[in-house]
Amino acid sequence: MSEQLTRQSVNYSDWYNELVTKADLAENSAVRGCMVIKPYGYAIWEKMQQDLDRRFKETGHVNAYFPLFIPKSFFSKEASHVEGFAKECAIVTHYRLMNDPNGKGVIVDPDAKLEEELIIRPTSETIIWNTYRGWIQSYRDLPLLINQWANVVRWEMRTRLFLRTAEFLWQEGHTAHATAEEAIEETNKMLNVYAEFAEEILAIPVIKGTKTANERFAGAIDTLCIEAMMQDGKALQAGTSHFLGQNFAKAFDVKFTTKEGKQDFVWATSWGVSTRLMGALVMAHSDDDGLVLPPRLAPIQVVIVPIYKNADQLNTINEHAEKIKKSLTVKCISVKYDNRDTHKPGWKFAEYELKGIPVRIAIGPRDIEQGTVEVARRDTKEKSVYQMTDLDVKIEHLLSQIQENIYTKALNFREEHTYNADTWNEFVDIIENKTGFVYAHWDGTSETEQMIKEKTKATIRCIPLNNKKENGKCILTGNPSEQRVLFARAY
RNA sequence: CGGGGUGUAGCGUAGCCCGGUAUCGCGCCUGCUUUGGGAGCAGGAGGUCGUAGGUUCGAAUCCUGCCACCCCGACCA
Repeated sequence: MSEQLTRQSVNYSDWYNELVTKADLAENSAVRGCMVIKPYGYAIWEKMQQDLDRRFKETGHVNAYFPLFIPKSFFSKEASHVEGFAKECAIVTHYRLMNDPNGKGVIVDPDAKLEEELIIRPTSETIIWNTYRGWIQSYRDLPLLINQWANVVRWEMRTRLFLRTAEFLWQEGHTAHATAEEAIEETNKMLNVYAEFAEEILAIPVIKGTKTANERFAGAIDTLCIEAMMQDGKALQAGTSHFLGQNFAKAFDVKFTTKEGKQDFVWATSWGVSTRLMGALVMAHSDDDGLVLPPRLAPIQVVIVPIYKNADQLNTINEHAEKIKKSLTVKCISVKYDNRDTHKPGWKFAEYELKGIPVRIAIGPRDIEQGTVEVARRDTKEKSVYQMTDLDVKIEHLLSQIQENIYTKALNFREEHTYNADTWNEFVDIIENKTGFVYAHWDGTSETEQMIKEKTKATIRCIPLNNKKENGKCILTGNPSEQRVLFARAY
């Protein structure tokens, strides 16, 4: 991968192949760009879901489910929202098929046209706010803190496995509050949930910040995000949290009676992360031998591989392995003992490395004699011989070391590829030749931002939260600026 | 939708310029030997060469149309 890195174009398709495959949808080019998530990939997504869901519950949220179909009329109610999504919608126009009168398969029955077309949700704000109107009457009904796990469809012009598929899985939180302050607090709170999840579980360091007007969510007052650096120095938006103001409440007429008996529109937030996180995971940690999964996310944390010459040896090893497996399972470590006879040890080693299993334990006759096992860690590829005594404790410790090491490695990489630029030439040089994050002064206008994007393909990823104030001059226009913002090329 | 490229076995490919019935590797199946880093040997199965038409005694190869996919750009979580 190092060679590929210098070319600034990393090909992750081999690693992706362990997790997903492009959907094989025959000749229909219109549905290209959907993905099949393979069992191993889905297991990772489930781990993410479980951990995020726990965090949502801990912050007072509950799950619900809303329809896949959104009547077209709902969509037009919030002006900037339509504008943002109109270009990438899949639309249902008919509800029935019939046999082709010419005998060529089936055709859409022209008599079965829907009176009102249905949009397949690209996001659920509209249908959810239309529903909330009936749920919210009084300040006593607030706050309403709901999350939905769902699939959404966005008809992107160009798709890219994991990062931009036509259909993707995600969660979307939609909350309603009595005051702006409370909604803003919620927006920040959920951004922090995402940031902690990314750093603690995915072992991906992120930068929290605010999007500029150009990059803001369609219909939001303010969009917060977490931005991560991939191993090719490009940025990936890993999660967003929006303060929607009263935009959707006004569009869908969601009013409530305040304590004082007055009518007011409610304040809204929405926030989401998607299967894109799996792309982030791959691109942040993988190496030439395949995936590298942080232990806290790995569906299998430890794999045990027996090495044997005959059935007798295997029987003995089986006993030992089962004991080890049990002792680790008690410690809540997920273990797979792979004593299949259909593959050789070398094959298994390579296979589990490709899958990113954090720790591998190998047991052979030599180990049985000496009361040892061979332990190999995926992150550093280091192998060492461990005494059997207290193996469970040692492995537990090793797993947390690996978790920390993967995070530190990613953090160091980001620090090494983060720069300050004070002049235009310096800025262009870094973006073009070094690749990475660049902190630079910007005059605060959309025009300048747009021009920088056209010239360098770099965008403002965010204005970091709690950003240090510092007087300077915009790198492009030389106009006064009061802070540096984060620039990078992004996925 | 613009600019480039590619379609040959489950996957990756050679052959195409210069027409003669398809090469190699991985994978798969069988047998024996193997098993501490993707095993070895022997044998075997598997292909309407994207598609439709044209030129020709003969087309994977030359010509034309169509289709699909990939990369770059606009869009985007």
